[in-house]
Amino acid sequence: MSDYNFREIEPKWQNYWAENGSFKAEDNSDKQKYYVLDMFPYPSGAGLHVGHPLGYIASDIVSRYKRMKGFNVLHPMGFDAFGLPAEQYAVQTGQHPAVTTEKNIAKYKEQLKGMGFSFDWSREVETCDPHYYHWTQWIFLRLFDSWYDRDSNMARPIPELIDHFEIKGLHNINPFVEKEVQPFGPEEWKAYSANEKESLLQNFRLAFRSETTVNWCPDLGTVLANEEVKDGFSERGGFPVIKKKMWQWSLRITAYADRLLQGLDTIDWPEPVKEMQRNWIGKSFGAEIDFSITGHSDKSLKIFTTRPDTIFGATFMVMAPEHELVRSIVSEDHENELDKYLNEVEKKSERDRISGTGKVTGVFLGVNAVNPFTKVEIPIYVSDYVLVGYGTGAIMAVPGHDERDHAFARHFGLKIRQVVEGPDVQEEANDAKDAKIINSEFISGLLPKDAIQSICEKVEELGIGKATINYRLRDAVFGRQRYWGEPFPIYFKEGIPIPLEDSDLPLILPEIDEFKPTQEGDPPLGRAEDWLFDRNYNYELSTMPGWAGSSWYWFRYMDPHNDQAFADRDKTDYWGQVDLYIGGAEHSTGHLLYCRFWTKFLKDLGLISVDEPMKKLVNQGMIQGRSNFIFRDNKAKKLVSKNLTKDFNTVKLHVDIQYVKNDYLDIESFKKAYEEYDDYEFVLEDGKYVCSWEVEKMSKSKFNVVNPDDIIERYGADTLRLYEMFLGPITDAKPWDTHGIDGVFRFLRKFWNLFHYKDNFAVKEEPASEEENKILHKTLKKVEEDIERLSFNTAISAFMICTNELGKIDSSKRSVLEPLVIALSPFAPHIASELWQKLGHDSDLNFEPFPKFNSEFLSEDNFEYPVMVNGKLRTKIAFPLDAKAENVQKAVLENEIIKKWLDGNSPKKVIFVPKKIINLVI
RNA sequence: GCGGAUGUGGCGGAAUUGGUAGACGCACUAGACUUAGGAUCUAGCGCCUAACAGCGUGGGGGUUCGAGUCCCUCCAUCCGCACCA
Repeated sequence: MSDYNFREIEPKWQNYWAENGSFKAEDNSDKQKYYVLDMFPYPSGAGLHVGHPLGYIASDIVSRYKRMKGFNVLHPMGFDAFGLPAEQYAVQTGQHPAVTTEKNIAKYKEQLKGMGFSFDWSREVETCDPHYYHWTQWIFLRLFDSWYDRDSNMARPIPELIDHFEIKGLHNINPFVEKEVQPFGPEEWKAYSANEKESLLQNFRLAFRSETTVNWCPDLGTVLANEEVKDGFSERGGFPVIKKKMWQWSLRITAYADRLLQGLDTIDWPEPVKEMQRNWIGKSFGAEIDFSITGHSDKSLKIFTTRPDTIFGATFMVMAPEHELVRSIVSEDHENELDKYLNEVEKKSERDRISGTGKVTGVFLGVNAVNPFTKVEIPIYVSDYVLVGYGTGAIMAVPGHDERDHAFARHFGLKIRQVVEGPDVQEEANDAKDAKIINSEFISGLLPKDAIQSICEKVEELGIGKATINYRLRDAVFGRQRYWGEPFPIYFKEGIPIPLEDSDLPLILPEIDEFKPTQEGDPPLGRAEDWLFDRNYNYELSTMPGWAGSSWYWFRYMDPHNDQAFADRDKTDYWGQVDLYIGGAEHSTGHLLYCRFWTKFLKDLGLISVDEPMKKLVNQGMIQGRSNFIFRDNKAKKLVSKNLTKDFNTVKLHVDIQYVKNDYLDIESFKKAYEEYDDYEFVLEDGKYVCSWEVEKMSKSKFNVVNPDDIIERYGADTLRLYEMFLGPITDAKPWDTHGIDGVFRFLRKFWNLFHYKDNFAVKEEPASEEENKILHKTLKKVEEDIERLSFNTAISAFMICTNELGKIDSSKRSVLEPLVIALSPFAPHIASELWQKLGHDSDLNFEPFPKFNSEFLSEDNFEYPVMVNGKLRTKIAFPLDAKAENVQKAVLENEIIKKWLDGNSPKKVIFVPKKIINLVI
């Protein structure tokens, strides 16, 4: 029997594809385009593990399939190469991040090539390449040079805004701002200094500097975006994060909040991802209302509430500690107490704040506000349960109908007033939204929905507020105090940030001696000598975050070598949206939100024509590790097999999975590897040592990491590809379990053997039989349908069934095997190409049309109907497909077996579902 | 606490529109072949049963001739958010 020698076949075809540029996509083609994209990886030092390729295999199957279906397929790959780990490694070892990154990329590419992916490597991008980040910087400059026009609902160039200011000032125009800017006239504008003009413009620019409270991570020495902080610790490294006020670059993503929300309805993304983005954006409807402050006629306290209908129950006010009005309204005799409290709050780390959730803290300011509806004076407090970043940073507290306000009121002994029908609220708050309003003058008796509208109208009439929409989404902090990232194309002249000219791009990341902050605490770029514009002006010292380069990279693949533009408009128009995007769900509120934001922005500037970057998104599930354990006796030198441990007193220890096969320990190689167990006794069951197992995260410390290279070495890339797909639906998380990989390998060998007899290639030329055609076309139909719905595991099952059936009847006809080879090639391209060649073809299998199934071979003249009595299967009877119901009924009733089950009864009802079932109801 | 998802044999999973539950693979059992191998082939393999019958898709209830699939309710697991007014 001829061997299926994957070790020879696989490199042969990988080289062939590389030499022939088989997978180069054309930019101008009459064919319909199809764009299949993987989330490009961050090249870490550890190399790929078996979890990485899962999505890549799926996208590769689709790419190869679509090519065979006649599409012009763009299937690129690149590297998200700026980022923290390379820099942390540099801090430890002094190795330049560029060097380690390059090394890691080389390793990744080698591994990826070994899996036979059909990437168009001529389009590779690396975000740390100046030819690439040139355009990241260029897009940043466009953001810097844009404002958001609420009237046309799109971004526009800043010069337009300045022109308007020159003529009309800040009137008759509706730019997006976070905090209201005092209107001014054209004369005032002209009178402003350059510095004043610029700080005013910072309110409108989509990339801007502001002094805000940020997540500061002392151990990483940088600020982090909200998305990079998990439970008060940094996502990378797990270091504590504190709040700190700093001057920072941010992107005004909040301007796009509503469009980001609306756009979700137009894309085919997994519902959980959409839901996460909806929650992250957090749109809520409510009202802003001004409360006058006793003794401060010049000031009022603006609050946001989603329950203006409960305003008659507002018995006190609470401001966030960071609220700008706090210090100016506090009464003299409460200043000390306030200082003490603010100090305490400031010292709290993010972690403390979270763990303190539920604890009531706060302080009275010594002043009152006036409830505009009850006219009652109510005290103003400061407490950190009110967040400065949400709404207006101040609330009206309605303790009767909000849990947190209730807890606060109880703690400070404040009045609780019931204004919604329901149980008494003195003991517990009632936040029901479906009961009538009470004790509230003109809105009493209304339901909240109507009461809210009524209050909003009244408030507007009184000129003390309006109905508003509020978002949870915050602007994205865009600066990082790091070295290994894109430099900002910005320098400072008398404190004013000045953008570089486009012709001065790219601004190349300078060399520095050490990858640490300077003595003065400046970011590492402060070490760069002559890091000055025009030898005079300091460049910005922070760099862009990791997600800058990944927020637009799929456009670059469309035109990767362009040095005149980030991508040619004709090309971005041709390729349009990404048709299928595959990657992990962990990017739901980070990358996947930012890339939608940048796309909408680029569309506004007329640089591209699509409003959403990715039409369809699929999240591949994580591959978890499967750890094995051995049991060591506490006293004697014994290792005990799993099911015998109850007779011993043992400890459970991780054992490296490379010494375990199908949960049996390979004692010999284990002893060789662990000398300390050399003189141990092995307590066996049935002559074998059985290990226990658990599903855990794949990690070195758990000795459960599976390296794809090892699998390829042992079984070949085609088996690895098939097996990862066979493991289950791509969207499910699942443990890597080497059990079963033999089954897939066996299938490939059986498939190979269909073409061989003894040592020779032996395919018969005679025409296929009816039976063979049935098997073939059934398989083709199933495979095509399964690929279309991305159900690869079931498609592979279909191939296995087909191979078994053909094997059983000893079939090896060309007319059957040829279409099967073509259909298999997206899954197992190496073996398919080899067999294709052996069949005598010198054409490129990759562009062979995908075989069409012929339904003639699938139609049956007779269908064997399951016949049920009262829903229980009793027998099967075959009928012609076009049999008439009454004939069927007659025949069924005369059937001996059915007669027996009917037991003399005549059925009340006979249900006859063509091609499905016959059911008799007694 | 809020939001979302998922629960099917010893295991991974299949059942695409309400129509024979458990395809395919692993593991296991028996047999065949044999230069003993972690190879190949054949058969079996949800539970209970000698067999017929009966039971069975996390639990309980409902709609239906018929429910893994639809509805209600409870439970468990996973993920995300978490003082968002």
